[in-house]
Amino acid sequence: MMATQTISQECGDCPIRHRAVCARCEPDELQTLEEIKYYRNFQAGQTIIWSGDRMDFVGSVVSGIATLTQTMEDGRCQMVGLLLPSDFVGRPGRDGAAYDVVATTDVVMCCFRKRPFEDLMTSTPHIAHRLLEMTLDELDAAREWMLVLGRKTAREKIASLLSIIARRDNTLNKRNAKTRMVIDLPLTREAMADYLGLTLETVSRQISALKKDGVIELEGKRHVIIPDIRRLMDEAGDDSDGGFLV
Amino acid sequence: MMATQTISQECGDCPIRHRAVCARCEPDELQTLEEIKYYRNFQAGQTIIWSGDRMDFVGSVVSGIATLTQTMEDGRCQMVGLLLPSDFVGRPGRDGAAYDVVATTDVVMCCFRKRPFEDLMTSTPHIAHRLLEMTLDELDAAREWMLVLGRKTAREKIASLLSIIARRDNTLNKRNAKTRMVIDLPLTREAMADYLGLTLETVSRQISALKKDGVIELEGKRHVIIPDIRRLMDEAGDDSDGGFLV
DNA sequence: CTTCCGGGTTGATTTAGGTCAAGGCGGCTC
DNA sequence: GAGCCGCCTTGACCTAAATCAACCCGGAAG
Repeated sequence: MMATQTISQECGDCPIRHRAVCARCEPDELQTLEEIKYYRNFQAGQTIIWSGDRMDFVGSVVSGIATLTQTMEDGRCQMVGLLLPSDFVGRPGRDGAAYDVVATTDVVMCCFRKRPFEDLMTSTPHIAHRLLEMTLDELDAAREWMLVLGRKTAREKIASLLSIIARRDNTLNKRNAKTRMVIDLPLTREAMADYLGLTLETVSRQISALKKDGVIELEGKRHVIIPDIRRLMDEAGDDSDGGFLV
Repeated sequence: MMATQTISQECGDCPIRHRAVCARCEPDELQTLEEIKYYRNFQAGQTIIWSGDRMDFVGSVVSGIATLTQTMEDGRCQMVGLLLPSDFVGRPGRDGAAYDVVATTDVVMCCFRKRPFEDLMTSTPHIAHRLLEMTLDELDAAREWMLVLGRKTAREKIASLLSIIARRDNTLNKRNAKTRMVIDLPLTREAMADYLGLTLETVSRQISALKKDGVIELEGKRHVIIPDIRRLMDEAGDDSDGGFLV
């Protein structure tokens, strides 16, 4: 098994290899991954994958933010996932995409050609294993979100979204848990509304309300200061600390 | 590799072995599964697993219906999954349960002790593979449900739920697709409400409305006749046929 | 047979959030 | 600087669903 040191050298800045799949790869497996790997860039607003399209790659987000959305014929739209750097995209064993994937900011993706990746997966148990783990995480996240969508008030929904982004930010940057936090909202009000099952007006109103009540502070439209994370999580109605302050 | 014939003999009536995991098991793997396997019975209303509890088994539903639910401190409750016969329960690699699992009817589960099952999983790639596939299916279902919860009206929600149950019934019994169908509602109005993010009164009202409009017919409270599945799916607002009438 | 009780229905009223509409603000081009 | 455009905010009003409340129905217990 390779040491972390070597992996860093071999893998460059590709998060799928660092974090998601290759922490335990042998050199020849790394070699295979290297051969089937390529990068793709997308501009903000660009659709990366259309729902129903044939997908010939899997991969992970290197930088930027993308969303998974489902849209009804009449235009109603629900975001079903938020892709941040290191998140995996793709459905090994499936041919078609199930959702639209849209770049919210400029996005760099690290892609692997699908067939060879699937072959590698069958021959390398720990990759399948890791993928199962990641899928279970996504399933948990989706189910947590079902509670938000089905049972929370608009105010709680906003607080939940901010909590989740703050949490992701926190673990991503490996900062120590703090009570005061600053986050950069990567979403327009409309995108937030599509995530939360609200209208953009309601999102705007509730953000104003949280600000008035001192739960958050705003600097411009997108820069959110959270004076006390626990206060925010309280507003979100979560019973747990969401892994924040252990 | 064993022929299907042999598997049938070996596996008895345990769906995890038939459908979920063992379609490609070697005899010695079947032997291992047999050794770590046991059955458990639950009565209607009984909680099978409490959220947060340590889980020492994985398994699948043999008969009956169970629900996955999340509950907030103030009692608000959201169902995040519906377990029908052949559905898998458990999170390989995770120790704690993430949700309450409650038996809605009497339930028989086929369980496998968790550690040995996980060991078998690492040594048997196709089991991990199959599990990944099942988890991806669940993820798709969860995300489909997010659209229902976030963006559909009460009437559409009811129609969606009936469609899904009808669809499951259909594939489970391997019937040919028909337009006329009869389903046995396995849920109380309250459980339906918890699934749909509604109140039980609204569920009741919308069911009455669908009946008045001839989309469904009722025999007693729980027996639902669907004269025309496509009409129902139309009410659900789904663009696809949901794999019904291919 | 009567009572009770859990599930279900239906009506009256309230309310959270949607809808419609009028600006505000910051950045961009011309 | 003027005008424009995308994004955001705020207000007035409306409506779908929640809430509160009464009642129905069928099956089990006494």
